[in-house]
Amino acid sequence: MHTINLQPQEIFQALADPTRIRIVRLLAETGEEACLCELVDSLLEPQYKLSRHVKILRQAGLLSAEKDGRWVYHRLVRGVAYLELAYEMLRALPDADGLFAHDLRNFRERMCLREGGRCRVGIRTPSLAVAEGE
Amino acid sequence: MHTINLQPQEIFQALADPTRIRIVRLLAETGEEACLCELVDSLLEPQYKLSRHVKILRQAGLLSAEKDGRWVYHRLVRGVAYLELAYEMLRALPDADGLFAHDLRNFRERMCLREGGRCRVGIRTPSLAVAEGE
DNA sequence: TCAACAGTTGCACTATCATGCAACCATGCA
DNA sequence: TGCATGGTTGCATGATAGTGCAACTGTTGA
Repeated sequence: MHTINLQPQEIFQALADPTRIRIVRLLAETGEEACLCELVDSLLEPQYKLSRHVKILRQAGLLSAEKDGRWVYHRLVRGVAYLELAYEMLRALPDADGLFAHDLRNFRERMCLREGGRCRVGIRTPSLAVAEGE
Repeated sequence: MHTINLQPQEIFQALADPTRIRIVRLLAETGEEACLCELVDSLLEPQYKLSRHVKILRQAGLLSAEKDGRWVYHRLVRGVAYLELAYEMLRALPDADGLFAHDLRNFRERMCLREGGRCRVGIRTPSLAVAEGE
């Protein structure tokens, strides 16, 4: 585990960004793991942006990553008491503007494209795919 | 309640600072309310610094303040599900360097100076009192 | 009425952070 | 071997945040 000498505020710093909250909340709510392109199609944010945010969450000890061919799967780090409470807290947050409900809908729909539990397609949102401008 | 239209990340932003974590953790662990000078003598940080941090926590909906003469008492906002989980999380955090244990010791000792449940003395730490340089 | 004191805040400075762009790395397949 | 593709990262930029200093407000008590 790379959670060697983590300061308390680093966990909160990691969650002090709307995009990162959306990522963790999605994984906490569904209990799933997700590759980057699945997150891109769920949150509708550019790949490089989510890649960076996922990295920050990993460095903060909230996520772990597993590479499988071209795809990298991200999942929550489980079994740490205060982290489990953080996930529980995220699930208890209000969703006033309905943004999270929207993310969740996109995510579940995107997960239907899996084959044998693995992601087999790339970014499906045209405007976010490479060399594309709507 | 001034928690009208608070975005999720604002709670985490409020806790994304070591000093603010120390404040909330102290109040969550003891269940007490505290005036600013009691916090100064517990955390050994300058008054203006804690004043600002307390303000940020108030604006984030984590603390409420009640003025009583020259003193202002700060306490946790209770009864909000996700906030209670945040307090629980803070209490579950490790205290590797023993800083929080130190804060807690100072705080309990300082609370002994209360008379009738009210703070009746100012800042007792010489180096942090006004017009003083150790 | 005035001084002492708990607490707040404007200003300046520095450091950190989120983002877009573009180049890059790494893997699988033809 | 070359290309398409999932994912990462260096750089420049604009925005935000934490801090110290010093001036300030508001309340109490002599």
